[in-house]
Amino acid sequence: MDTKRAEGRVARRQKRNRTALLEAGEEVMSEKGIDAATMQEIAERADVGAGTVYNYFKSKDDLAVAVLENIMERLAERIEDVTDTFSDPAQVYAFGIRQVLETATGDVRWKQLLHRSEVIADALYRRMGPYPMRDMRLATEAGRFNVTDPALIWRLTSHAIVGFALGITKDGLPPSSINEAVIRLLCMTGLAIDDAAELAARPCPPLPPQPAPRKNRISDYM
Amino acid sequence: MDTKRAEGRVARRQKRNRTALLEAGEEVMSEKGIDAATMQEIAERADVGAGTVYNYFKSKDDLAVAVLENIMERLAERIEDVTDTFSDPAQVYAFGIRQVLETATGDVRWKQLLHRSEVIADALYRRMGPYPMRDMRLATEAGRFNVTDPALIWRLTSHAIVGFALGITKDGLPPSSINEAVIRLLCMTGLAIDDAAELAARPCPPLPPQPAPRKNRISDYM
DNA sequence: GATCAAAAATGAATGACATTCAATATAGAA
DNA sequence: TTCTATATTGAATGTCATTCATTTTTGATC
Repeated sequence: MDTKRAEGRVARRQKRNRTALLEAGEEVMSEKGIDAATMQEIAERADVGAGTVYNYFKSKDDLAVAVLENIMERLAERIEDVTDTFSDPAQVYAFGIRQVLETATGDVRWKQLLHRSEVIADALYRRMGPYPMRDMRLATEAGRFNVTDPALIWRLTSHAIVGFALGITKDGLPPSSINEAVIRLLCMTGLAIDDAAELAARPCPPLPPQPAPRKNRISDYM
Repeated sequence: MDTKRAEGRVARRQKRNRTALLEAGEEVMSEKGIDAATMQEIAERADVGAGTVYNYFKSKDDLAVAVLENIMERLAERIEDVTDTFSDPAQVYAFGIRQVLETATGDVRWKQLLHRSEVIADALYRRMGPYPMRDMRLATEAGRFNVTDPALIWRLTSHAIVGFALGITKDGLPPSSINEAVIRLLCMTGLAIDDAAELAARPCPPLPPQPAPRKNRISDYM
């Protein structure tokens, strides 16, 4: 065994492995995207044998979910402490949507979607109360879709926001940067106030030109 | 080489291979889901060597997209001919959303999402004109999100519908059946009129109980 | 500080695939 | 029939995620 690395490894080990793996996982998955991240590299960065990962996580998917939960928990904690940035809740709402629109790439898995949108919803809800729910409820009620539970409507809202986000993504496949997404979310929720203010002032990002007669081929949109 | 099979193979080959591969791809992917479908099995069902697939499709993903496009094109063609089933467009809208809610599973890739929602939007649009756009436009305008292009709003609407769908999916991971989804879409757009009427009459599917204090852990929702 | 059983870590081996490619077969023109 | 461009083939390759027989570490007991 490589003695030099082993020393460092021994020093770090023991109860710190799970944390190290989470950090390494976040690092690698952020850099390369979840699919391209290999368990091998994650293990190496955590100074841990390849098999060890499976003492802590059932599978790669399991690790990915844990990484996302970890990110989102940190985010949520910080959000708790924050006071208002914008005076008008509608501003926050619009800004949040805009951020999601700029952030999301196509390479999002459903669990990421769920996580992202849950947290977006939470962040907005905590800052603003039920304000923007009204708008989505308009949509649902106008469509006669029989949902009245506010909690559910709120949850639907968050997913709808992510649905929006997916809709106008420009660049197709390549790895989404979780870190970037988190930074955006931080801005969005008013934590990085300077960035947030600057971004909020920006006009709507340029949208891809719309084809005149709609067709059913995905290539028309990419 | 297996002579018996080779005869059949020769007869079928040549310009029918692409079609055969699309059919086999749809079959296998529908049965097992895209991830679990192997190129090997698809090639076998198409009576074709493993390497041949790559003469027609750049990659497995490419094949998956082609399969979906194929399905959706067939669907779109049939939709063109259809006359109204419901008298009230709002009924169709609500029914469409309900169908998506029942259909979608978590195991949806973004391209599937795109496809599905594009087609849903198309189907609804063709049957009803811009009617339901108004509702979503309410949401966007109320949020002060600066989108005015009707085509874009319509597109966002479709993705939002899928966002809704993702939101209340119960069963986590396992393979989604493309066929089933297509059948649902067919119903939704009024083609399978009997089913459609029956389903439209059904009450809203049962929703998972909402946790009282919202938290940031995905496990709270699954 | 020596001994030992339980727990954790290790990394080479396994198995599943997607994808490639050198060899072979076919089609259609000359 | 002959020849060439094109299509087909399936065994070989390479890339992982995951497993498992060994080895190492832990901390309890003497």
